[in-house]
Order: sequence, then C-alpha cells, then structure tokens
Amino acid sequence: MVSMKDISSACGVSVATVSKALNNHEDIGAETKRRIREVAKQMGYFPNSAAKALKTNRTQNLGVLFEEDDHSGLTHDYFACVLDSLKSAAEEKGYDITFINSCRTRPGRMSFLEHCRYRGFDGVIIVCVNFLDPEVLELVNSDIPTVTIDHLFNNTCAIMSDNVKGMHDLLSYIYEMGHRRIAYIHGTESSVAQRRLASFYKTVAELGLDIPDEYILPAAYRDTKAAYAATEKLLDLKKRPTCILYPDDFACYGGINAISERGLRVPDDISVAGFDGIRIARHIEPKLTTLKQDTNLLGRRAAEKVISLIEQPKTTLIEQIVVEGEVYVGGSVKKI
Amino acid sequence: MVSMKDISSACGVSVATVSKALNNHEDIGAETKRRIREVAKQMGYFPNSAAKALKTNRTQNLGVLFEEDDHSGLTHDYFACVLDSLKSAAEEKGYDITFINSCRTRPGRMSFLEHCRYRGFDGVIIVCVNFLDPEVLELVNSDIPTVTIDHLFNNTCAIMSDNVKGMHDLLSYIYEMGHRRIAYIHGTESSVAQRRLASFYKTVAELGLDIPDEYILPAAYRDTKAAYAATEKLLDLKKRPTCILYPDDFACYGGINAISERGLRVPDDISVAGFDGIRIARHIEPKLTTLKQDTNLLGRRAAEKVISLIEQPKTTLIEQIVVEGEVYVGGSVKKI
DNA sequence: TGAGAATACGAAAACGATTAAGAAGTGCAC
DNA sequence: GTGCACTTCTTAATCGTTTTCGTATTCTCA
Repeated sequence: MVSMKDISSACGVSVATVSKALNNHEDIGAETKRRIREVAKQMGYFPNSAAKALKTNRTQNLGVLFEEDDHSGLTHDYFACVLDSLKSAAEEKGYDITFINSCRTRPGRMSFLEHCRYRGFDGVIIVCVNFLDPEVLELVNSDIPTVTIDHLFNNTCAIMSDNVKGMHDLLSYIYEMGHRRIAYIHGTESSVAQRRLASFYKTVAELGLDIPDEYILPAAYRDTKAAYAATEKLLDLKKRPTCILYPDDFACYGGINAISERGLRVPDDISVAGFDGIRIARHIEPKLTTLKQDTNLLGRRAAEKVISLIEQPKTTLIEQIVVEGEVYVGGSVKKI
Repeated sequence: MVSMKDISSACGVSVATVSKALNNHEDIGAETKRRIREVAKQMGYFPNSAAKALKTNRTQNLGVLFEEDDHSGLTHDYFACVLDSLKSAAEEKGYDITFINSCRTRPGRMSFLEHCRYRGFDGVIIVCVNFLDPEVLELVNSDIPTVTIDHLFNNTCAIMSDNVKGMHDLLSYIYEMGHRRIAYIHGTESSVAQRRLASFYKTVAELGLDIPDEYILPAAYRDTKAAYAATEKLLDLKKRPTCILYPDDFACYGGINAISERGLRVPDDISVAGFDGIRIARHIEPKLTTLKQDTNLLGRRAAEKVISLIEQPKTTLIEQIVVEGEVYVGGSVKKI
C-alpha cells in the first residue's frame, strides 16, 4: 500500500504537505498541489480509512440495523427495497453501509451501541427491528446521529411511510369502486399497524360507512396462514364483505387462497387489496390493487437525513419525514 | 470513549500491559489480568476498530459486492436470501459485512479493489455482479481472499449451486410425472444459464427424450415479459409441450399469465416449473414446482470459506464448493 | 529600505492500539 | 554470593493520517 510518506519522498515535500495538498487546504501552492496530486494518482495512492478514522473520528461509514428474528428482513421485499435505495443514496454521497452485528449468541458480543462505537459509525439507520428492545433504546438515546424508518421515537428523526394517508387513499378508492361492505384484516404489534387501523376507522367515518365489528380481524404481517384463517372467518359470515383489505401483499395471497378454495374468484366474486406494492404482485394475475409505498424515496430520504445530521448537525431539524405512497390499481378490486 | 490509557491509569499499569491482558498474552500475571479485565468491563471499554486495524492490518470486516444494474440485487429473492445467511454466518464468527461501493457515477470514485484496500477488508464475497467487468477481474486477481457465488474463476474459491444436478433432478421428476413433451425457456448471458442448458440436454439424452428445437427458447432471467412472449410461441406450436420449464420462478409467472390468457389452466392443461424456490411461490396457488436452491447453505458456506481463507490461508484449498438444491413439489406439474 | 502582512511549507504531536526488546524482581543451584 | 532462568511488567517504536504551530521567504507600501 502506497502511503503519504511514499508520495512525500517522491515529491520531495513533507508528509504534512501531502496531506494538505490532497485535502485541498489553502496554504499549499497551486503548483505544488498539482504535482502532489499527479504523483499520488500515478502511484495509485488511496488513503487508509483506518488511519483517517483514528485521527478524525469520522469513518464515512453508516451502520444499518436490520435484524430479522425469522430472517424475514432482508428477504422482505419492502425492507429490501428500502435498504437498496438507502445504499444507493449513501454511496452517492461517499458513505459506506455496514450492518450492525445483530447476532445475539456470540460470546463477548457487544450491544448495538457498543458495536457502533467500536466501528465508529458516523450515523445509524434503523430499518427493521423490534423497537421495544432495550438495546435499540440505548442506541437511539445515544449521541450518534440516528434515523429510524417507520417508527417514531421522541428524540430521533423518523422517516415514515404515510400510512394514514395511504390507508385513506386506498379505502377511498375502494369506496369509489362501489364497495360498501369492506373488511379489514389488519396487522399486529406495531405502531404502523395501529396507524393504519386508526386511519381505516377514521376514513370509514368520513365516508359514512357502516362496518360491523366482525369485519375487523387481526393477522400478523406476512403471515399467509393467519390471513387465510381470517379470510375463512369472513367468508363464513352471513353478510360477506365485498372487498377485503389485507395487512400486506404477501399475506394477501393467503387470503386469495382461502377465497379460491371456496370456488370463489378474485375479483369477480370478491375483491381484495394488499398493502406495500411488492414487485411480484404486479406480475401475477390478478395484479394486486394495493397501496404502493415509495420505498425508493424512503431509503433515499433516510440516507440524506442521517448524512445531514452528521454533516450539519446544527441546522438539521429533528423531524418526522413523511413519504407518501400511491394507490396502485391492479385488477383485484372490481367495480361493483 | 474510554481507551486503554484510561484503564492503564485506573489500574496503575502501562498501556502495553492492558493491551496484553485484554488480548490474553502469556506474560501477564493472572491476578493482573483479572483486575485489568474487570476494570475494563466496569469502565465499559471497547476497542477502537480503527486503531486496531491500523496497527494489525486486520479489520474483521468483509466486503460484499452486490451490484444491481436494475436494482434487482437486493430485491432478488435468491440473492437476498444468500446475503442474509451470509450475514448471519459472518456475524457469528465476529466479522462484519460492508457493501463495496458500487456507485459508478461519483466523482473521484474508487475501483472495487481500491475501495477494498481503502477499507481494509479482510476478505471479499462477490455475490451478484457482472463477472466480465474488468474491475471485478482486478479484484479477484488481487491478493485479497475472495469467494464468488455462482461463478467460477480459475483462481478463487467459488460457491456454486449445483445447477447441473438441479436441472437433472427437476427434469427427471417431470419425466417421472409422465411428461415427454417438455419445453425449456432458458436464461441467458451467464455461466449458470449455460450450465443449466447443458444439463438439460444431457438429461434429455439420458432419458431418451426427443425434444424439438423449437421447444428451446431464451428469455432473460426475471423477465416476465420475455417469458410471456416465449410462452406464447410455445402455445402457438402445432405440437404443444405438456410442460414448460422457466429460467426462474419470477419469470415463470410471466409464462403462467400467457397460459391463463389463452383460457388454459395450470396445471390441468399445461404444467410449468420454475427454478430457485422463492418464498412467495410456496404461498400462491398453484404452488410452483421448482428447484429450490439452498440459499441458506450457499451463504453460510461462502462466509465460512472466506473466513477460512483469511485465518488459515495455508491450509485452505482453492476449491469449488457445490451446494445441492432439491426439487420442491408444488402443484404446478401434473401427473399425466 | 525596513516593518508588517501574506504565502508556502515543515516539524512534531496526536489518534488508540500492538509488539519487540529490555528491565526489574524472584527463586534456585552451585 | 554470584550467575542464570523465569516471570512480569515497561519503554518505546510503529501503523497512516491530521492538524497546530512555527519558520522561512516573498510581497506591500509608507
């Protein structure tokens, strides 16, 4: 590895001058700068990030917390898409992405915060995690710039998909398509689930709908079996819904299976709608009508925000950034 | 941040002693070691990875090359699963995962190799990339321990899904189900595609099948439109195939759409099979019969191998590790 | 012409760890 | 009592940068 020392000897200047020339300091002559840079380039010089980090306490490295109990994180289309755009946006700005070690079982493991300090992450993005975990709290309460995705702490920036507007728009669309008996199988155990459910009720009220209690059922996210079971319950009702909303697209397929097995067809006999807008749902018939979340923007905003917190801590607001999704009109909700 | 110096003052010993105590060197007294460790723990000491890296030239950090022209990498179920298990396996062994910056447009960007040197990755895993890229070649030809997934260079370790056996097993299964007129829409532009196609022909010969040339069509991986178009061609033939193999599960849904639009049903009128075993294909009816690749083992083996190359370079073979998949029997291939 | 400002560069300390070499203390044999 | 071997700890150099402060040279203008 060619170091600054090598360049300094080659150029007949001191190491300090090389450093300053490469970092474009004011107090180095134009010609000297040019020469040093040329030699550096020609010798294939690249800085040593460890040395730089040691000296500056900056790593140009972002930690991403992405924990998956059931290994559903990385393979979860929504979060994978967010991570992907997060990665692109960070890389464009010269930051690298490192996963925060979420292995729980290693002897001598560090807590999330300890790991972040160990690696010297300039900032952290919490994408997919149990937000009640004490270690997560420790992390968000630290002085490390942090943004969360889809969860609101009172002292960190949050990038949120607009679940309230999303549910409102989706439900309104379904209403416009003529549906009045609309069931909602809602997700569980997260603030996102609560927000969507609240928005559902609010929109129901706005639209003047009368939704019986038995139309509202819980089912864990991405749990096709639970969605299947809940769907069966709905289909057993005397007054069946004409449209069923699901916690997410993946779970929706569980519901579609339940419907098909009764010999009913989507959307001719009953309509369904998902939530998320996963890619494959646009390639399988019937294409899912769903609320397509803007994962690209979510990831990008998260990266931009954390980098802004790092580079302009004074002028960056601790705020909640809301990213709107849009109704994707597939073919699973029929006009009646 | 509490450093060794802090511990050394607290314990009344030198920094060197602290370092050696924490690293369990022989020449430190048992009692001293105990005391230092206790104080370190109590003071919340954790090492500074940058300082350690600077001194030791080891970072305990692995670079992962995961480039996505069309952003299909991270959202590609197969690669996402591989990455996920890769991550878990590496974390268990105390290594972190950092993406190699694949942003092509940044001014002053580094090549892949330069970036690896800059970050001081101990090893590199190449998951998803254009293997003909000169920068990739530069990387694999460097002295950095490297493993590739699903691509064979002559001087690096490769973890390969057993596409030959996979195709053989899948085709044999379909044969056993009574199919004789079997079409294959094969992937393009990769060694994997070539291997599968070769295995297809070989198995065809073994089974004594007579497959007309027009049953073999190309379509890019994960390209539902191309699969759709190819399927239409097959359905236009006088002698239709009774079963169609697709490049992968995702593309398969393009084919299924083409079939449905002609009023034909899968699998009653025509059977289809995918390749990969993506999760959702087991949740949508008809469940896809496919070759389920063992992504978990692929990722794990890759991590183990690269760590072994790092830690026991002498005794680690440069080899090709083949991971077998298995036929997943869904409901898309019917017995005839 | 000479004082002060401006410019261009260098010396050296520092970041937090590792490690080779050396030094002090102890025990034991002769 | 001296020499030698151990054990246990310290000193000091080092990794590759950044940065403060100092110095030498040139420029400016009264």
